[in-house]
Amino acid sequence: MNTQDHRIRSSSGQAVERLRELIFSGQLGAGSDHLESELAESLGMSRTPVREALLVLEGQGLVDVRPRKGVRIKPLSPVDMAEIYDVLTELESLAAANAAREGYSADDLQQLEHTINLMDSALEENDRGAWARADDAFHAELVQLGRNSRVEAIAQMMSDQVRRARLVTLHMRPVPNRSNEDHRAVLDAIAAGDADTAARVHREHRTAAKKVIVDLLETHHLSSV
Amino acid sequence: MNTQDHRIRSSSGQAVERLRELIFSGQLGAGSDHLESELAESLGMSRTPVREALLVLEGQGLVDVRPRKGVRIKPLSPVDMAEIYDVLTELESLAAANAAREGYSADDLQQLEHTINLMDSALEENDRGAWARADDAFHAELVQLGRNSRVEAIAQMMSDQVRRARLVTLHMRPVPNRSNEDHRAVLDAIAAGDADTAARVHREHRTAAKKVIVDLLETHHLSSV
DNA sequence: GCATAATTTAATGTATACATTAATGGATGA
DNA sequence: TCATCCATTAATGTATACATTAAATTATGC
Repeated sequence: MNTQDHRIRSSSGQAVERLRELIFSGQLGAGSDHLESELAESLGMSRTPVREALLVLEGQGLVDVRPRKGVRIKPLSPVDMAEIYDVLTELESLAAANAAREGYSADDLQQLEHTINLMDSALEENDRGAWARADDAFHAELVQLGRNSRVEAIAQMMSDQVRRARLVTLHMRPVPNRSNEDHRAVLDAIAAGDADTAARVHREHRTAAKKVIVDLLETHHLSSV
Repeated sequence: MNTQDHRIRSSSGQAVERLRELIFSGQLGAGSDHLESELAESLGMSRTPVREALLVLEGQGLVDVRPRKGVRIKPLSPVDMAEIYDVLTELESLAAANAAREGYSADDLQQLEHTINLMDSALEENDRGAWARADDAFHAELVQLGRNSRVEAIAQMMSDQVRRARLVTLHMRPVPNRSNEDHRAVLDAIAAGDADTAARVHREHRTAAKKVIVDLLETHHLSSV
């Protein structure tokens, strides 16, 4: 998001990247506590770059630094999830509306259409992992089309926070058949330059998704993931 | 936003607070570059806590850390300002809608009404500084009523980024007479539990404000503030 | 035996020395 | 004269030693 191009040179940057991987893969589980010195040792570097990385990750909402109690991988409650989905709903709908106003050509929107096709294939093959990755890509691409770098950054942060929770929920929820109709409707509205429809359809899409996830967490008594 | 209650104990926390003051007061001007060692000396501490503070401030969008070129106090272009206002418009309107749904009593809303009254007085006395502070307070209180901690945090960050620019624009723009009608209309809609109206009125309010500010910057050829 | 206070301990917070790196300026060559 | 390469330098990046602090544990008084 901020620093290097391809090869992360600084230890600090490496620490951010590797800690993110450990968090998203679940190796650093939600709610677990970790000492700076342990993390430093496991990453093969001194505490200094690890501390700097932890400050960055705290700013991204992924960890809580709690003096003398270790850094906690931030757990997400159903309330947190609802908050995050509400933010995503608003900002992505704004992005959809702005995208529609940009007057993109069919060619400009090819990538987004391709991503929707990927989701279709994933659904047919019942490959939920592939579907999730394509869904992430769809939302990221949509937001990019809105051309607001702050919206992009915030949406990315919120998506990151949700990603870990999906490790748990992905195989519990119903197959998201409905989703792709919504995605295509948003794409069509953008292509037609209809900002209101793009925003409205996307808003409904996200609102429905929020309900599915939050209900799922509450039904299964997952007070934090 | 994150750590201490009243007395900042750690140097790192002090550095964040004091650097923020220096930025918002204009003593560290937009676009200016500064060495870590200079900042450390002027704050009377070593580089370590200053570096940590700069990482936090970078996360808040207030500075850019550019290796070997010093940290730059992030300047805002008219495009940046438009982006920020768009984010604020969406999230505050969401907050207004959610506030309306909370079913607050007149008593709960007393603080917000008081703040609007403060703005009225400030306008009568033509005290733009007081008006600006009350306007900040209004928006902060509104967002709090929406009960979404992430919306609060993001709105705060965006407001912070705008605050420095207002040093320049505050005395250039027309007296914001219209503003308070809007504020009262939002308050009334919240009190009436009318979420759609609250969101719509607030959206129109912010959209108008965005236009005033962006036009002002462009008219005066302020490519960055 | 229980509560409170003092001591110990284990973690974070800070300073500093050192390593690394990219920009600068100068020398060397064509 | 100009371009390229090398050396210098000045900044950031990292490791480490040390200071500080809050929690845990033990000791002490009642």
